[in-house]
Amino acid sequence: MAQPQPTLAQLRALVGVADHRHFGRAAASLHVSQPTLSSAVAALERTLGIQLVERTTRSVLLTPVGEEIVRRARGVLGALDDITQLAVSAREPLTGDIRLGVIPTVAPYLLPRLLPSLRARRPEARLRLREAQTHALLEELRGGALDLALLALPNDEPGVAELPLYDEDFVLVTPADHPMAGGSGLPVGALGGQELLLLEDGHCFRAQALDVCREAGARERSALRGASLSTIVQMVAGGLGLTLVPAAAVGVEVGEGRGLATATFRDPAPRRRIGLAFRTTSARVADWNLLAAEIRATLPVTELRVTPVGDPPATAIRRDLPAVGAGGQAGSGEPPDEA
Amino acid sequence: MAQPQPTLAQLRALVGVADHRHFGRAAASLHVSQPTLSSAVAALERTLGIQLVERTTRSVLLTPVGEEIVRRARGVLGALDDITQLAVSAREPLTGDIRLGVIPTVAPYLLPRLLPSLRARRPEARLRLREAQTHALLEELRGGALDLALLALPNDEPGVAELPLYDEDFVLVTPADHPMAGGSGLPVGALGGQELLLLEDGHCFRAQALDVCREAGARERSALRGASLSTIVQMVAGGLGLTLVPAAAVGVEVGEGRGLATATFRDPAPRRRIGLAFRTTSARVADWNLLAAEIRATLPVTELRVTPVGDPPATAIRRDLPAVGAGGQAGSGEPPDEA
DNA sequence: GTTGAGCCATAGCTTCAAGCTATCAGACTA
DNA sequence: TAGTCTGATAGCTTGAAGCTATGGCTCAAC
Repeated sequence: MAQPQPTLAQLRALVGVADHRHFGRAAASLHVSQPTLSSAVAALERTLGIQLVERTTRSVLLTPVGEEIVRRARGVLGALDDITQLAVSAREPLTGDIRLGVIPTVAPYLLPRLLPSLRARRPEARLRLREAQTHALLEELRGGALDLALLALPNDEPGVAELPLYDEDFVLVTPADHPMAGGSGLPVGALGGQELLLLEDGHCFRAQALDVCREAGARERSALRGASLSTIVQMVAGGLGLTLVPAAAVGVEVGEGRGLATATFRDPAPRRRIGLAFRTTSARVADWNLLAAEIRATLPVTELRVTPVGDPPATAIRRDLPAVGAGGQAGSGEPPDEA
Repeated sequence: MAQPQPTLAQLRALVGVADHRHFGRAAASLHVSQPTLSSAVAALERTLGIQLVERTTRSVLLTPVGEEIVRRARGVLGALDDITQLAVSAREPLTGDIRLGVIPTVAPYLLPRLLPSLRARRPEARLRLREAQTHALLEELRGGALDLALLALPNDEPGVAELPLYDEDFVLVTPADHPMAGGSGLPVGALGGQELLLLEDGHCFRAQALDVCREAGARERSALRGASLSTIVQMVAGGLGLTLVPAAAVGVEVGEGRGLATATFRDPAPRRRIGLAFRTTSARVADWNLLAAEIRATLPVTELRVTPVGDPPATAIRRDLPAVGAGGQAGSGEPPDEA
């Protein structure tokens, strides 16, 4: 007995064939000769004792079991890459490409501070930025197109871990001559009966602001939905209504001499938590913790109502299953077939 | 450049060292010489560029990164085992050891039919049985001590997939001379004001029966909690009260001449669904589907109120992530990359 | 302080698995 | 029917990974 186990080279060969459906091209992409690849696949089939690939000279197909094994083989090879990646990031912390997605109600207020600071303190880190709404970011995160997402927590996305960065209060923006202008310690109920200008559908901050409206008994002025906070704030300046913005946006959006004023709420003020999200399987948790620290260090602390939070040790983020495989193959309605 | 990737042998070596904290014994357990193992670990550290193991002649410790890499290496090797297992079960369906856990309110009524039938029709399958309550079974399932659990659905356990087998109505058991004896089409509300005998804490059927009590306005006779359905039914025979049992238990527990009678409820009667649970990563989904078919085939169909259900194709059980690596890169369909 | 035991690392040899080139055999096309 | 494309096979070559032998270190016992 003592069946030999599949080799990594064999798994790579199989995955290559699955990707290209062509032995010659698969061999080229793996930088081996075609006979080598051919015999690797054959050897894998021999050690597993089952046929994985149906070959004719005209086409290459995978058997159903073959498909399933390809899926698992991808998992194995990916996990191996992760090990290498983990070592790299342990060796050279916070270096290399970091594909970071940021939601639109955070990006314009955080990035102008973060980017120069990071370039100065961590020149080896190269941020690849992408701005999109939460659902798109989480999608890309899970699919592997992003390494990290900077968004509002919590999201309760399976397979995604979160690292809190800061809380920011919601601040009321009014025209300068509004009765509430400059107020502080407002009860949320003071919004009762007001009409608020909100963001378009899809922005998570819209949903958060709507929650406040519901609690306060305010309504949305739904004929005027803004594509960005900037737009909305300009509408406020134009006297079209009031709005809420997250505290970190105040410095940029509500400057002097624009005919705008703010008002803050009584504690506990409505607020949201902003943080980083990443795959639980990510090999770079240590990096993400470092980056989180960098981000916290660049927060506009002069801005009241922005409160750094967290810094739970990286080890707190743990998955409990090795995962990988799973899944049935196909076509198993087969009745009890007797021998 | 072109860093070599870790080898499977290197990963096995590292895991062995982590397990034994001793190079010599680890080498023995892997059936290689100590120098071989030593150089394998050294080679792994060289390719990863980081120290994984702290050796003195007196003790062997893992560095923190080493611990994490061991964890991932275990995942890789486990996934590889799963691939082999998948092949075995594709080659020889439903053979080998099957570690099956069963809840106490199902085991005595299903197993006496299942075991002989399975021995006759699938002599190659060896069931290793364990009887325990749901929470213990799920625990062992996730930990890998069980392959399968037969219990009430749904459980909503992350990482655990479920395969429905049958629904069974709850049946009222009364003394033979009780006014409700022999009744059928009872509304659940007919239990209003009655006192029911129930199982001890921890049995899922206790919770299910309590739900019925709540709906019907009945109470539990909490001074008398039974350790098993048999005990409770005997208490009913002794005139101590009424109880509910799942339909599959009726044939065994409520025979002729024991001074007992049953009454059934009006449709939709209170019922529960029984099914199989297994890790989503299980390599033997095809086997579990076959076994499910075997179980359905041995159901007491003569018993009214037991209804086979399901047989959703195994392909219905799918996770949407490759997991493990999930990694950004990992065999993403790179187009034929030429030099 | 010396010596022996236990442990991991190193050196050097050996071997076989995995790679390569060259070629074959089948299938479709022109 | 000849040509072209495909994957499989044959036979050679090589280096990675295994082994034995040995070295060097640390600790404990006397």
